[in-house]
Amino acid sequence: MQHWSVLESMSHLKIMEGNVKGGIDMKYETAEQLLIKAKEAHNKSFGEIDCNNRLRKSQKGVFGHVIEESHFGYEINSNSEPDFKDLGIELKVTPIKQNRNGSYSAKERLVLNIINYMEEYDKTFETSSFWKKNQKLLLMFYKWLPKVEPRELKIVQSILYEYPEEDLIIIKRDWEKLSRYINEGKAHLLTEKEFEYLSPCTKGANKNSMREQPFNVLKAKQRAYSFKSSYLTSIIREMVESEPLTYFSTKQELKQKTIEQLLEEKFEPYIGMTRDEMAAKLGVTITPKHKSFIPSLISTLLGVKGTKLDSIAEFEKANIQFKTVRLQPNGKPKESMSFVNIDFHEVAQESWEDSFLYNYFSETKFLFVVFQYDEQENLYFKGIQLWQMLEQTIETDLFAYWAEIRRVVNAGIKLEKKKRGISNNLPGSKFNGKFHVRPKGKDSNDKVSLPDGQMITKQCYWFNADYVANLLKGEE
DNA sequence: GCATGATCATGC
DNA sequence: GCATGATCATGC
Repeated sequence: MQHWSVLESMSHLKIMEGNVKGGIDMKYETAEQLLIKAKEAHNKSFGEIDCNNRLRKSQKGVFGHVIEESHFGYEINSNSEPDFKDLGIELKVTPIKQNRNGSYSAKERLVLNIINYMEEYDKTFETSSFWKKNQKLLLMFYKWLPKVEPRELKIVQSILYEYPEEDLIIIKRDWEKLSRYINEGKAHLLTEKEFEYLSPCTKGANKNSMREQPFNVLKAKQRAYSFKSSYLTSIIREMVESEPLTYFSTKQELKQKTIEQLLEEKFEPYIGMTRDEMAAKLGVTITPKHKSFIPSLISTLLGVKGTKLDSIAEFEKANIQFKTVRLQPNGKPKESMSFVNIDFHEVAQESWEDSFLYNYFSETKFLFVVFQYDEQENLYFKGIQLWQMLEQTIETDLFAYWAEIRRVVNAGIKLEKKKRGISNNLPGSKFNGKFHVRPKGKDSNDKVSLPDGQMITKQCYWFNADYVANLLKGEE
């Protein structure tokens, strides 16, 4: 199946314009015509497109309506059929954002139709409302920019999307898991975390929007099918960068096992070996302090030697980042774990929902590759652990950490010259026992500016070593 | 001995 | 030149 049906050949465009530019009743006879029409919206802002003045107030979800009505001349429907019924194509208008390093990501998850527990329970994947409505998608991306009026935002790219076979295996398994929840009368216990690509996100006017479920008197939160933003990001990356992703698993393996199980199986044979034995067995050359040693170990072990970890499909699609952990004989890491450097201007302005911390830790799964030193300082491979921060930790400890950094930055960081270096009053390792702020740069002269004009040695988000030790034990 | 400030090395 | 994984080193 060809899943990228991006039409770059515009040779038909002239011929088609005559048919396509019509009144409200126009029809799009082929997917290609539809895509050509979609591309006419590129580089136009919503303000330019919106002829019914729907953007008066910036209510959510209105972007899709503007495109449907004003650009395609279709009436808005919210029934169970795809938007372009005859073609079986559902239209989705969704934001992308540019990251600090220049790459693009989905700004948010892609919300699809609401799950009616009362109707979905006796369906198969093929007869489900998800599949009926979202089998083929016309994705139109607009570029989100902070603090820019909705009417100024522009459509930048459109694609027709059909699921690659490998992804469909996982999407189907996610659907089946969801279906089991409903059939076992557990719809009220659904959470997003345990789903891989397709997950049931909450949707409603507020968190009190509840729905009946067929096999339990307890009402369940109203939820909609959604693609996790990491999955959507992988679609965007593949669209922008032409570099294809490499799968380490075969379709057969994906059918039988989750990515987590597959990873565990692949790493299992090496548990208990020293790092050098692992390297020898895999034919990876160790150069001491060679930064790329662990990544090349991982890619070799997964059978995709030479592939950058960013290009491994399963990692990209599930947004899995790896981290090496070196434990001391007592089970505690010697060092704290660092993440990205703090952009203080960003922190000072952003809301919690737009913050780097919130987004990064609610979307990222970590593959911890754990080594442990014995008393003789030999380094042994202990195993792997796939981990994601608990929602509760995000809402309490991580939020407090973010709020404190923000408070201190906005009040003006107190910098104090000490015997050794310059100290500050950003949250330290005793703040809440989990996270702290610490410098990370080339040296103490490697500085960035603060919103109040002061300069500070580059600072970084860190996990306390104790927190890492605890989460590896499953106690967060 | 831990907390915290500093810095090195590598890869892009 | 910069980001990032890794680690050092001082002083309380």
